[in-house]
Amino acid sequence: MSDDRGQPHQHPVDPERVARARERLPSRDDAASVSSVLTLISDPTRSRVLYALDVAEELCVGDLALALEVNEDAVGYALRVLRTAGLVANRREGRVVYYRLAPDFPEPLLDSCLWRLVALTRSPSPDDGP
Amino acid sequence: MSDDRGQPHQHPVDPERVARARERLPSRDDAASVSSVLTLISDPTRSRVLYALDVAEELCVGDLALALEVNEDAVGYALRVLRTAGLVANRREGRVVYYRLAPDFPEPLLDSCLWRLVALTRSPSPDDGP
DNA sequence: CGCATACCCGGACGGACGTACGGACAACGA
DNA sequence: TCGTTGTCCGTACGTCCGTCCGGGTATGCG
Repeated sequence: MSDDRGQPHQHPVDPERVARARERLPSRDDAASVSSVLTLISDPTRSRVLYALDVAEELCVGDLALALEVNEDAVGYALRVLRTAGLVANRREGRVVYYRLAPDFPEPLLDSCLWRLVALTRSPSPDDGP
Repeated sequence: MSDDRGQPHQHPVDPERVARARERLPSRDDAASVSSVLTLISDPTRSRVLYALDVAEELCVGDLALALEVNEDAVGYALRVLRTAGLVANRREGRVVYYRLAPDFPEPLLDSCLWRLVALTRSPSPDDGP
C-alpha cells in the first residue's frame, strides 16, 4: 500500500451515484471524439476562420488572412488542420484556392456551439431568450 | 522588402466578401473568450468530469475518479482547472469534498455543446477513415 | 494521542501544439 | 520565355499543458 496514489479508494462514498454516472456517461471513445472536435475549434485562428467562412461563404487564403488580420502562415496552418479533419473544402481556380465550409459540416457545431458561445461569453444575461 | 511573408496581398480578390466578413466577425476578444472556454472543455478528463457531475449531481473526488476510471491526480488537476474557471463548486463535509456544477454554469455549454456533440459524433458516423 | 484517510499543493519531466523560415510548384502577365 | 504571384510543404524552435511524484494539512477513528 505504498503507491496507491493512482488508484482511488475502493469504498465509494456514494455507490449509487457512482453507478448512475458510470452507466449514463459517454464512453471513452465518444468523449475522445468530442474532445478532438472541440480541440479543433478551440484555437482562436481556426475558430475565426470558421466564423469568416460562415459569413462570407467562400474566401481564398489571402483574403482570409486579410479579413482576420493575421499572417498567411497562420491561416495556412489553420486551413491545413481543418482540411485534414474534413471541416473545410477547397476549390481551385487558376492559382487561387478558395475555401468554404465542408458540405457536411455539422451545423450544430456552428450554430449551437460557436455562435451561441460568442453571444454567451459576451452578454452573460441569463434571461436571454433563444 | 524580404519578410513580406507575414503580410498578405494588399489587393483582395473579393473585397466585398472580405468587408462583410470583417464587420460580422466576432472581435478578437470575443473569439479569445470562446476559445478559452472551449479549451476548458476540450480535455477528455475535464469534459467527462462535467458529464459525470451533470448526471450524478454531486460527487466527491474519490468517487469521481472511480466513476471515470482515472487516477485521483488527473481528477484533482481537472477539478482545479474547472474550479479556477468557476465552472464547478465544491462543498466540504468532514474530510470529504463534494463537487457539483457551478450554480451559474452556462446551460447551453452543457446541452447544446457537450451532449449534442456526443450524439453528433456517434450517430452519423462521419468516419474520416481512409 | 497516534495513525490512517481524503484531499490539496508545488516542482519537474515529457510530449504535443503553433509559429517562423526556407524552399518548391503551378499559373498568369508581359 | 522570364519574372512575379498565390499557395503548399517540410523542418526547427519555443512554449504551453497534463502527468507524475514528493510532501503537506486537516479530519475521523481507535
